[in-house]
Amino acid sequence: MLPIGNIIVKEGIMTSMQTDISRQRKKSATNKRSAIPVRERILVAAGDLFHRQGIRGVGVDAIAEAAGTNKMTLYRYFDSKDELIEEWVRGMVTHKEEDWKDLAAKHRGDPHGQLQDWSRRVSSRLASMENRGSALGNALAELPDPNHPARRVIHEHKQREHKRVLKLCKEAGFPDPALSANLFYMLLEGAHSCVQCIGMRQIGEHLVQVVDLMVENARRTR
Amino acid sequence: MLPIGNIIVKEGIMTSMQTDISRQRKKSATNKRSAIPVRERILVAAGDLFHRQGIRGVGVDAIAEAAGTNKMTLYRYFDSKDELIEEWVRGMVTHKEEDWKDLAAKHRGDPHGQLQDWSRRVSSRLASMENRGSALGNALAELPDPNHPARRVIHEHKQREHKRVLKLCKEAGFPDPALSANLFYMLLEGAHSCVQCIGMRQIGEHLVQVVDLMVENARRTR
DNA sequence: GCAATATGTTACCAATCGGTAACACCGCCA
DNA sequence: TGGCGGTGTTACCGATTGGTAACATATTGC
Repeated sequence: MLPIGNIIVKEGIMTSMQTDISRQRKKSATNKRSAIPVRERILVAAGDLFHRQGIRGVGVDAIAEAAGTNKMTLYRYFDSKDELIEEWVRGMVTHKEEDWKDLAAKHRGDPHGQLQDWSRRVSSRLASMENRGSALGNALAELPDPNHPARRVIHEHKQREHKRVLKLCKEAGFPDPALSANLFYMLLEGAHSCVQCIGMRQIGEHLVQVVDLMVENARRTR
Repeated sequence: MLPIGNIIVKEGIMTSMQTDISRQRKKSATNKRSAIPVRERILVAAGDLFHRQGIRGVGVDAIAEAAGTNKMTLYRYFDSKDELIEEWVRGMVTHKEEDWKDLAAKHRGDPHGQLQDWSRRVSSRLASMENRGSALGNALAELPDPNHPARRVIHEHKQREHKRVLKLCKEAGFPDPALSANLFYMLLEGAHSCVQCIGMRQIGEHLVQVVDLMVENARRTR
């Protein structure tokens, strides 16, 4: 769990710290700057709704209400719904890349350890997407327009991620690093997808087991 | 490529046999039953548009026009857009299951061969989803309502598919069939997802290679 | 050639959606 | 005290959507 700004990002999905912001403030203390500034409340609410109901399945009105504000204020912070989507996606991507940096810092000079820890982190994140799958993956499916800014953000992120895995596989001394990297990446993406129909526990555990097997094997035959 | 009824299903996506049905018939011969009956033309057009533009991104009017007919006729064959979606999904699922049966028939008593051939078929299908990923996966992302009939159809299909892979792994004598089955399934789903950001050639080839490696290994140590 | 059936056409409905304008309100700081 | 910036409220707009009704037209079977 990593804090980004004032937002708490938990397991790949931004979640509101209090379940119902809109209820807490009625007539009194109308605007006591409720700990979290409006803009971030909007982002949190949008992320929650986007993930649960689909990007196209939720209107800006619903987002504003869930954030405890109104549409007008939302449009004072975001030029359009598309920009809101983009910022939400950017937040998730940033968080994931921070996690990679953290991974590298904690296992400096130990690519095997990085890969193993990485599989464990992915596995533990699977719980939050048991019903709706990966938010980034769903976003790709929901934004077919190849020119949508959010799409580019996701695309570039995934390519950076793949590159990083490839680099790790090279450093780890895998005999065919390109093959291993693609295998790891298929496992990563596959786990996010499978969790919807097979369940998180099995998939998470087996993801970890497979990565462990591969890494142990690479360690021994080195 | 397997024919289902009068529809040609190619590489997981239904495609029209003629690129532009609507243009071919203007004033003369208004309705010569243009080889393909209306209902199926609608299904084909809908599938094409759903996949390219997203289910929620295309209206029934556009579907009718692409099918060379009109909205009224569409609603004479389908009670609602949701039912159209469901039938489209059901068609893809049926096709995939036919493919599994074909696989079993061609490699009777040879689970290793089935798994290998399966990876090759998946790999060759990847080309048709380089830009938009798996139609079934996207459908799940675009239909968050857990009670949507199409969602159930996909869910049940994936579970049957997973079961079949598990059975194959048992027959193939893998030491931990549950683990191997999940590995295969993650690879399958992952390949469909990765193809969007890494490209079809690499992913397809590596999918085949990995499955071959696993199967050869199981064959030897048996 | 007639009737039945299938398809096309037009017009329409209610609901929703993204986005904007105008104005009222509240709290803060000088 | 007064003004100013941030926020809430209401009402509205145009476009699009899923879905329906009524009627015209064409095709087919007899």
